Amino acid sequence: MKNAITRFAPSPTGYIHIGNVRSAIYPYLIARQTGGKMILRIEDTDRERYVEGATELIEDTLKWLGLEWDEGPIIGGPNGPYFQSERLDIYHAWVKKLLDSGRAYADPTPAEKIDEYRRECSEKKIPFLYRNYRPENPPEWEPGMPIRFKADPKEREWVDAVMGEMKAGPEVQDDIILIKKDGYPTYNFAHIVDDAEMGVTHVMRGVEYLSSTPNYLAIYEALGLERPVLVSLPHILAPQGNKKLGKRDGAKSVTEYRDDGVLAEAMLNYLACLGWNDGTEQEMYTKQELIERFSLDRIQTSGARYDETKLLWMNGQWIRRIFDEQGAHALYDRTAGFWPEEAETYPEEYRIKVLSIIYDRLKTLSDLREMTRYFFVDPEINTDTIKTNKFLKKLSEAELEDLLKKSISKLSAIEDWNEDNLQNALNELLAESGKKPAELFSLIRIAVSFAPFSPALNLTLNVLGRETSLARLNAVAAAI
RNA sequence: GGCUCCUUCGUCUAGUGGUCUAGGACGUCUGGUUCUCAUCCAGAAAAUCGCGGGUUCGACUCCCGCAGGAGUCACCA
Repeated sequence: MKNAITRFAPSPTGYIHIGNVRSAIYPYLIARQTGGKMILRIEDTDRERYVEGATELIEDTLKWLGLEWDEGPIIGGPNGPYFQSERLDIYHAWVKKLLDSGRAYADPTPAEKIDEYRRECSEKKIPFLYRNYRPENPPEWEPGMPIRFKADPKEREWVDAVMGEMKAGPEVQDDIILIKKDGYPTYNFAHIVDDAEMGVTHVMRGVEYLSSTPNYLAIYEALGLERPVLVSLPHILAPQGNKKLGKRDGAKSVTEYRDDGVLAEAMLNYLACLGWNDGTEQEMYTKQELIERFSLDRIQTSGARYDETKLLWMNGQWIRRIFDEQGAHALYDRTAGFWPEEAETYPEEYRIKVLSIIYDRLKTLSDLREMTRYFFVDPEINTDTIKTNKFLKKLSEAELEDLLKKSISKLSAIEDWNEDNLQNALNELLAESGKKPAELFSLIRIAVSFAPFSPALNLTLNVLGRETSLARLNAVAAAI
């Protein structure tokens, strides 16, 4: 496969969600893998469903995931315009060919009449095919009249890159509408014209188009066009039930996950591998690896259920991977907007230190908000937390106070406040007090954070700093 | 209803006639890593391969039925 030209052709009716973003990812991977091009085309022929701002939402999603397109809105290209609503002349020129060759006709039949035919068929329990009601002497086309394709029903075969060899009989081929009465083309016609004009070699879309394919095949033939590679993408299923994941099932927009602290790397990785694998046991893929390894013939033929838990696991893996491979700064650069409010007044350097000891506990970046608060603001002292702690409840108040005082004096004697010295001091305290780690460490940890958990004690104290650590311990000692 | 597609652990999947007493990952459970939470490590439970027939020395893998699920039958995409 060389220089594949693929496209992502959404209609601007809202945001891109988990259930439909694969039809952007896979075309992108194929285009990059083959050194071809990916086109973004906005299919806005349905003026009633058009949503203002949806195009921007779509572009934002693609950019976030790192799916750069080579031609499309904003950047333009040699095959524009890339909004179908601006290509009406093109569709009319193409439909004229069909009209002239007798493969299409203007249909004057009023809508009520068509409904009647349809009802008739359903009463007789026979399938409704418009071609059986084809008007005998169609008039010249004039505005306000739809144009229909004149079907050429017969056995048709084709190969779907995912589904394999397919065939369909004449019973599914009909006189479909090419141009609506408002002069706009239907999807069925517009996508064929555009794909041909734009040189698209791979048509990748959801399986819901599989049953319309015989009609598309007939149009390709009538127009003398070469068939592109047809690729049906199985649905992503909702977490519950067996339905395809859609907005009605609460499918979140892809970018909503960005706001929730999911990394683009994790999102892309998870989505690409939902219903696809390269046959090895690898689970973690960079975008580059996906480009290299992706192949159409390993796309699953059945639908895959969306599992947010695994996405979150993968996100945690990616957070650690970025920190470990690219360093604290690289991860820190992704954390803007995820810190607790109180963190704003602290220097970047301090936040990076906090991040460095907490990052391996993050599932999403937004966990930062609750997990790091005590590094930026003194926690509220609640002695009950100490007295009811499972390791500390057997100690008397006097013992607790004594232990705190010893800790304070030991820690304040540290000359150079660093991880190692802190650990040494902590170990000495353990030996001198004869307490178990569970008791001593829990007490100090709670006194200093009042959080349900924290990183290793010496690291926490080190980042908090001498002054803050001792001040908090003193405050708690006084409160007991 | 017609037509089409799909069917391996709870979930994502490996598997293209014998190496499968079915492998990996998420999730779950257990243990370990000086307290906690997480990471990490070790381990466990978890699929009679939708069901029923064939073909074959041998089938998750090939064939035929059936069932279940999904999609589609718009002047929506």
